[in-house]
Amino acid sequence: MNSNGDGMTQARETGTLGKLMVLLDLVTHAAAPLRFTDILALAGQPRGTLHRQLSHLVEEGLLELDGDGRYAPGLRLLDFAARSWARNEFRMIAEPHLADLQQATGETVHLGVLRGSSIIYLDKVEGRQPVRMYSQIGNASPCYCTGVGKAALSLLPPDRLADLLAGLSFTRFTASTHGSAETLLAEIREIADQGYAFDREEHEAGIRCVAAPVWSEDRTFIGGISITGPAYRLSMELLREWAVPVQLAAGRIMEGMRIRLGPRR
Amino acid sequence: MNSNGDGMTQARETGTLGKLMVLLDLVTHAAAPLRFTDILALAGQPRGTLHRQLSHLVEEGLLELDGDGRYAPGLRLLDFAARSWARNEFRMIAEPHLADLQQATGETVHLGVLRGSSIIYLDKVEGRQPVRMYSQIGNASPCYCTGVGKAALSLLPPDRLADLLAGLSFTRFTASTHGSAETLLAEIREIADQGYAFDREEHEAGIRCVAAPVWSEDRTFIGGISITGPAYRLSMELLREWAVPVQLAAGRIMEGMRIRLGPRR
DNA sequence: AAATTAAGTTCCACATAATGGAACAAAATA
DNA sequence: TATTTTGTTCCATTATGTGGAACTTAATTT
Repeated sequence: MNSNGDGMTQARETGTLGKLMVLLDLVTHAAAPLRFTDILALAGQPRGTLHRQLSHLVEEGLLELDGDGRYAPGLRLLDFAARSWARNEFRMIAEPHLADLQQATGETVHLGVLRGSSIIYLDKVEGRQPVRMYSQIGNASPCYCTGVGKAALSLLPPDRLADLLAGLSFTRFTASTHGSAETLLAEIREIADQGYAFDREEHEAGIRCVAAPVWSEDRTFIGGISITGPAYRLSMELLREWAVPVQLAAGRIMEGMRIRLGPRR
Repeated sequence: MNSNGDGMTQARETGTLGKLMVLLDLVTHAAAPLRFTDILALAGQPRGTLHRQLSHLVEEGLLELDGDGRYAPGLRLLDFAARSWARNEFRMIAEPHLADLQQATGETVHLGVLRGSSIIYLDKVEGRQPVRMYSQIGNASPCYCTGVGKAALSLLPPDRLADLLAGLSFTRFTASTHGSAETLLAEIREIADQGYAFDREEHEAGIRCVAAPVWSEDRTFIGGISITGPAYRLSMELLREWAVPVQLAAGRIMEGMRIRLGPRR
């Protein structure tokens, strides 16, 4: 039973691939490399079956087995991801606009898209410091407590939104995290009206952001961009001012998509 | 444990997973998103079979199908990779030492490991500029024309080295790229003696590096660290001087592994 | 607009690959 | 040494993937 709270796995768990992906998820979500027996307990598969499944994953480089018999995520995943990221058109088009926004505000800018009920961050532009790469990029965060997430939700048609909300389990990360679908839905309606969203320290205490929705024409990407920073530097008043440049940048990204990809037939 | 003598566990291309991985490789390696028919030609599978295979990959989020029927790498790969990277012990231990080396030299520092006959870069520390993330990290480069690659090869026992060299095809990226196993082998012997390797513009014209080998005790990670930069700034003389700090940093990383992970049983 | 071709999807008898219980082997622990 | 725990192999059974063909839809040509 897949009990991960992020709900991003709407994939079927039957079929050879499905079962293997559950295992891969299990191992990559673990805090530390797992022993065979640990996985056995978590996966609830017969010993023989599990052993073969893991062997296959190791053979393909999706998992790695160290000298102590501990299974860790395989580095082949990095290679796949690097290409997935480098060639992503949405990200490429957004890139210069993210940089502009970073320059204009001096704060960190994110680009994220909705996948299942998670936001996956596609890019991050920070100011000064030698950034720890991969940090944030690729990370999946809940949609109900991030600026980008709520901006994305405001783009969904009512029925899809309802379906998604029904499947959420609300983990309270801070005192201001939404605790129910009702309050969240109310805020999403508001966001749909005004065209921008805030994160009022809902995911991480002391961190705020303003976000605007972004989408591709074929709706393959539904997500948003945001300016994020520490609460002591980003008053709610300042964030309200920044709603304008964020929305403008979002608009420019979407225009870039139209030009680049041509009109829909 | 995997008891095959050849050491280098190359992925088999049979079995459900194996076939799917071939497809995933195909799509992620393509310069642009592929249509069904393009993949059909490349994969040489029957139409029905291919269609179902692709559907499964899409269902699992490993591929994505846009509105135009083009298949692109799925963003779920990013999520997997982000965790794979963030939790990698080798990388975590090496991190501060890479930063020190970057500080000391002012040039870019890389950490890479050998997987098959490729070097996969696990980390990169640059100076100033807002680094384009993922750039380099996760990328797979040939072992025979990179400093880290040749340093890694110098760690292999003769038989494994011979096997690996036998399987290589030498693409000449620049005028100084090794063109045969013979000259490469000679240099690797030299590297094994002196404990450091150079890249004399062998992968990219105008780019040089010094590298030193690094390995984990259980040999799960065989790789190296390097200082890389433009040839006009990094004379061969300067690189020879830097061989010392690179080797020292490599030593500290390996010491860190011993302390962190404890002595081997 | 109709005809023609190509592209993409579904179906189902068949073959292959995964399953899982049990036996076996190897470490760890008593 | 005996005993338990952990990891690996085996093989009859069965679930799953296979692939040719029929079918549907979209694009191109006449």
